Amino acid sequence: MTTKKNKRPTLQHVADKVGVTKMTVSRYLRDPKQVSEQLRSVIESAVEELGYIPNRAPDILSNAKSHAIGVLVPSLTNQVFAEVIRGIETELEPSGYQTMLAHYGYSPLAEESRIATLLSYNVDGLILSESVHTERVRKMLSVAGVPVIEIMDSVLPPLEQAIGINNEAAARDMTELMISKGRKHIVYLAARMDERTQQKIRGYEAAMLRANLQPKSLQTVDASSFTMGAKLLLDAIRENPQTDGLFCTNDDLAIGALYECQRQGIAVPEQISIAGFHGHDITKAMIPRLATVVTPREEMGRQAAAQMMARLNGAPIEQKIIELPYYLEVGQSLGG
Amino acid sequence: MTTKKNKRPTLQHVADKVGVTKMTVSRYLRDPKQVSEQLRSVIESAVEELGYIPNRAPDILSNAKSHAIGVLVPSLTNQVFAEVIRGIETELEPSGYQTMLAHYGYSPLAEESRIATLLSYNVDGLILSESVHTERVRKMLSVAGVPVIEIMDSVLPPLEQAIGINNEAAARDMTELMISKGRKHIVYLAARMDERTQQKIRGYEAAMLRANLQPKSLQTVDASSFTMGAKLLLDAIRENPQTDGLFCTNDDLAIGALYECQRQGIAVPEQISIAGFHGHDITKAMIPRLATVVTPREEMGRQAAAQMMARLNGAPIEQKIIELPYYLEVGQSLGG
DNA sequence: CATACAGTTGTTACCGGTAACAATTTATAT
DNA sequence: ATATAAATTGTTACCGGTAACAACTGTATG
Repeated sequence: MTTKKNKRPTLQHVADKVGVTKMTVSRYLRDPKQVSEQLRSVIESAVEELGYIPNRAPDILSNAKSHAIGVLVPSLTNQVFAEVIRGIETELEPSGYQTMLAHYGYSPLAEESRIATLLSYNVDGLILSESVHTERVRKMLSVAGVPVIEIMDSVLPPLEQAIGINNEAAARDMTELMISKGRKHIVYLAARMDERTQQKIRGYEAAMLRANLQPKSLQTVDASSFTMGAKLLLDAIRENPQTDGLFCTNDDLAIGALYECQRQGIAVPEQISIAGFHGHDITKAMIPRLATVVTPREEMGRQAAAQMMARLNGAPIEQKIIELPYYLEVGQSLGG
Repeated sequence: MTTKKNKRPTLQHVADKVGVTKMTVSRYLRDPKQVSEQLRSVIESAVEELGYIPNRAPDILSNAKSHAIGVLVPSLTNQVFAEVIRGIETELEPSGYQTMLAHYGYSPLAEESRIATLLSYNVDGLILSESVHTERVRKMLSVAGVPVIEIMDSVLPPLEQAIGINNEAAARDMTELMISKGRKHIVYLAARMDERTQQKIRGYEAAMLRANLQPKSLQTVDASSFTMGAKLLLDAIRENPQTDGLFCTNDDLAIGALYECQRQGIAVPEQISIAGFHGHDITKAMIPRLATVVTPREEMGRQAAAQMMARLNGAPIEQKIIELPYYLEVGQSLGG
């Protein structure tokens, strides 16, 4: 019975079938108790038979509530953000909120355009992974008037509210740990230079300088990967054969570097100690276990979503910055 | 100048400021040439000053075009789907289409509910990662009348169109390769039992039986992880100390198993050979390099998106099933 | 100079829900 | 029985874009 131009059924179709107005059907769908008992089953079966699918557009149009939260991450293939997103969705789902996901490849202009798109779909709130934004973004967000929560960083002043960690302190702590184990020529390996990487480098440099050691960082514009870690390691020992420690801006680089050491016959941790950042599962499984700064990625997502829910329910911002704890996983790649 | 109840500006606000009707502003925004030259700059500056953000809801409401594609994946933390999504977005972005992402944790009922949600937002098309669906899902999709493309599998009959690989053949090929290298007690390690895993197991069993070998698979209901790979390996050798090969349903399990072998002093590949599935970057970096079935994950996403675009532009389905090639990466973990 | 025509702007109606209010029926109290 | 309240259903209007059409300008053409 599928004629070709059968567009999807509306409340009106259901109502016609039952012989009531669409308002009655609408009431039944949002709260069956508002409709007389004998109507309930009739409406139910009409809905069933027609395969009625609700349509949010009219409601969004009339009261600008979409029950969707826009989530912006720089990259989806970066495991860090996959876990953040899982945290967000875990928390959002019971409230019936949908996430609209977009990514911007670490480009501020792409972020701008994604935010515009998400706002044009009337998201009720935005969770951003960046702490630095273009002027247009600031303007758009202020005009849009939806709650905005920034994640990943707990240091820079937030637009409204931030949930993150202190990247600089974390990097400083790990560097100090490496230094305390006797390393003197620690090189920092970085890939893409986003704000958080720069914060980490500052922490690393502070620790090195305080110990009267010479900081040195190697970086590339490309995305981080295992291969890139291998390449950066080779660069590091070529430029400075004395290198006895590598602090990598994330676990991927660290793992790539570690494997390359093994391939080159460089003993880890005896000759070179290695540390990563974030504490992904694999760091615990590999041999030697990788030292890493463990960050609360999923928790960050959950708390961001929880704060978002609170604010959508009218709660005021209680804490502009929520700083989450990190910890150092010593692993086996740092040596004695 | 921000009074509290200033809702975000509409076309009408811009029009009032300029002294024209909103229709004129609407025309300017979609094609400036439709408006007289002297008005253009005036409208532009009014748009700029008010920070006008377009609103898709009314348009979606009146002609059901959202320029959004719903994408459903079982898991976001699974690297496989992260790459598929990247492929989809890469292809969709230039066309100005937005992706709405949702995941369902491998549960058919959750898939059902996510599809309903995405349809209620009026997505113009759906890309699904599953080939088996509930009856309600079939009904909803037929009623909704939007293009549906299924990915990951190229064997089961698609709802409309599928783009995937032949999992069974891929698993059979790899098993045969392992057998050809002299292994006789190959165990299949599986985690969550989805349709694709079952296809792979069938391929593995077919190859084993054809070689007069006894197939044996170990599985768990939990999600796959490095840790789970380690656990399953221990189970395998406990249940059958003769085990001389492991074919794992994905790279994570394989890597976890491989590390655990090293930890247990089991030589890979001499004592036990190991193969994974999908061919993630790390398989090329690790030592020994992991043998794996390399699947075209990003390409699958790209082609799915390209087919979606074609169909939204009115093209007919030219090929119901597009089967993409896989290949075997021998690595170093299979031995001679 | 009338007619045609392109260029520009305005008017009207519509999409499909739901809030707000009105109308009607049914139940309860006095 | 009558008034009053509660339960149920109906009516109207609105959200903010844009398609379709109308209206009006100025210019070109025979």
